[in-house]
Amino acid sequence: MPELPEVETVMRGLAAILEGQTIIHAETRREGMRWPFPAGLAATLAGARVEGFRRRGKYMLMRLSTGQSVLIHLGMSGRMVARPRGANTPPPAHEHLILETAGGTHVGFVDPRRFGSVDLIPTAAEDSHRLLAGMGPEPLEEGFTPTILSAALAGKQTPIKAALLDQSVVAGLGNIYVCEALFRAGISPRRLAGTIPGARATRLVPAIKAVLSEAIAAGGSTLRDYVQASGEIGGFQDRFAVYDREGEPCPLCPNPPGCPGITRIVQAGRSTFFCARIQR
DNA sequence: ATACGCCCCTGGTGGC
DNA sequence: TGCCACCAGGGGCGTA
Repeated sequence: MPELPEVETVMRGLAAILEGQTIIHAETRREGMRWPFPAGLAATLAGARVEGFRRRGKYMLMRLSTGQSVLIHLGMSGRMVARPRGANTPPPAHEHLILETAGGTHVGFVDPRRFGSVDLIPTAAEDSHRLLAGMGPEPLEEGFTPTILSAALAGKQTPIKAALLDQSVVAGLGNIYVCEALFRAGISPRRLAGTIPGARATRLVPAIKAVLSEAIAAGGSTLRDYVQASGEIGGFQDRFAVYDREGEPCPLCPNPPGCPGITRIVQAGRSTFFCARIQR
């Protein structure tokens, strides 16, 4: 589920709740999720103060006063939700990790499918973690330019759709925002990545930046599982041009005779949505 | 090095 | 109503 805008939104919510707070209790409710939880996770969290947060691609990093950082990935169905401690509600199903702060807040990591993950790493070595080391540029930073993207795509024989899902090309894009960015840039998802460098990359980079920025401003996109740390759903799902809109008219060329509207195809086992008239 | 399946897991939905 | 096949915001890993 969560792509860059959703992770950013969750992270901002957690930061508002947890920054400066001391964790007084932590508990794991199973051995792990995607991988086993790191040894001593709960013991490390208990007593630590939360110093701050950052995001790298679809990962969140929660910096602790112990000199360690908690690396969190939400997978497909992960959510991190805060509620007052002792709230008179039963714990939600699939809550695998919980934190409680001295200030009386309870934060749970809920993930039915368990594709999410948690690791504990030295803060000074965050970026050399095996899951972060090979990651491409942050798309919303200035360093993500048409020149950089062109270099990353040059010579690639894979469709641009698949190339943009590759986190080593650019960090944080997933199925929704790749579809939306390619639509905005007027580029067919089937086009080989190696044909993008140059003018098409010059259109694609601002399209990626714009769609991600707008989605963050809307609080992300909620299809099923995703909620913000506050429990609110996102708002960007109402603004999709193509994603999950098979058969609907394209917003840029509504109802021309014989136009099938938004088309769905399967690439690398995943749905792609696009307008075959506009995207070439 | 690059590209492509397979697999991890649960839950919701739509068809029969 | 019930059962079942299919699909879902991800991505690591093994294999060609």
